[in-house]
Amino acid sequence: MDAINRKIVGHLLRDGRATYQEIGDAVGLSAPAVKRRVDLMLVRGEISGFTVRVAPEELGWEIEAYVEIFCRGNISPSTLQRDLAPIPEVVRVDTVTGEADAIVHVMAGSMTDIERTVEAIRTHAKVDKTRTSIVMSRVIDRPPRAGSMNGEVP
Amino acid sequence: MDAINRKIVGHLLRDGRATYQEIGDAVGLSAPAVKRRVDLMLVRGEISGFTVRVAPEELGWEIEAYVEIFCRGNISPSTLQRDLAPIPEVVRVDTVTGEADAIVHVMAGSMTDIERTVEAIRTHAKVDKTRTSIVMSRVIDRPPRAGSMNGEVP
DNA sequence: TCTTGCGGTTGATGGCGTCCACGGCACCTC
DNA sequence: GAGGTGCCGTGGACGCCATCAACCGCAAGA
Repeated sequence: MDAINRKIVGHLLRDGRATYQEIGDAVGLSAPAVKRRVDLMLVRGEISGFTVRVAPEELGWEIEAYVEIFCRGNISPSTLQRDLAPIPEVVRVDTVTGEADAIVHVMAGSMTDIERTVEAIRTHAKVDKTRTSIVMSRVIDRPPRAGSMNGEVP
Repeated sequence: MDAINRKIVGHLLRDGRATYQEIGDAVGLSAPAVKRRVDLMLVRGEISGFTVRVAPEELGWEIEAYVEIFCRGNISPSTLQRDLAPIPEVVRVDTVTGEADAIVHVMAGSMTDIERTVEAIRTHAKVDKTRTSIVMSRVIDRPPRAGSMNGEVP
């Protein structure tokens, strides 16, 4: 991804509905050139689509939690993927270094949903125990910034 | 937010660049009606803008970590906000129940960035100790879904 | 030097965003 | 019940935008 594409992405991060013409003016290209680059980034998977930013409560996700999971033996990412993907409340799963084996980010509509979801996570063969931290307040939640991309001038 | 707006948002979550006409067809409204609703949701803050979905590595964020922080005494969300907001690598901060007082999500360009960022977090008066989990692999990372909105009568 | 291919521009056209005026509908007041 | 009022969707008009095809310049390689 070259410097121009990064500028285009930076622009789209700020305004995902910006017109190609507007972006073109900002980066010094014509609208069709911008479109061609964006389409290419889409097929290459460098960007995966466009969305709207919504506060989770607006979608009915009133409660969220981080669930650290500890496994018997070791667990492969693919197993984790297979086991947890079917649970809709699971928003994100990362394998991590440190005490826990993975951190699961859960969003649910109510406390009972959280309870049920954690239970669903526990009842997998390899999961030994879990440690749940309920989110009390979102203190900071930043939209992803266009990377400072070591050595670059925005 | 009524049922129609939720359908509109659901549509925009899947495709943030969908035309108003297309959305209108999907929800049974005309294009101007959809635009008026979207604009209203924007000024009301129910949605906060549009973006592109980018893989973090494309932006130069090669490494991320979860940092649990433990404080001396108790800490207010506003203090946390004030102290951590200036650190650009801090993507997200939640106060949580359980052992730790807060969980900080950090994205950085390199391991040394992580180290520096964790150090920046530690050197705050109230922070007693931290526990860092480096992300090894992102197993699941779902775009937010339109809520199932428990118990609603349209 | 000639060729080949990538990437940008130009120009044309159909569709879309965007604004305005109008009309129905529910709710409230007299 | 009549009339007023505010909300919300529709229809139409206008200008801009997306989109595609054709063309052009330039760099790399034979």
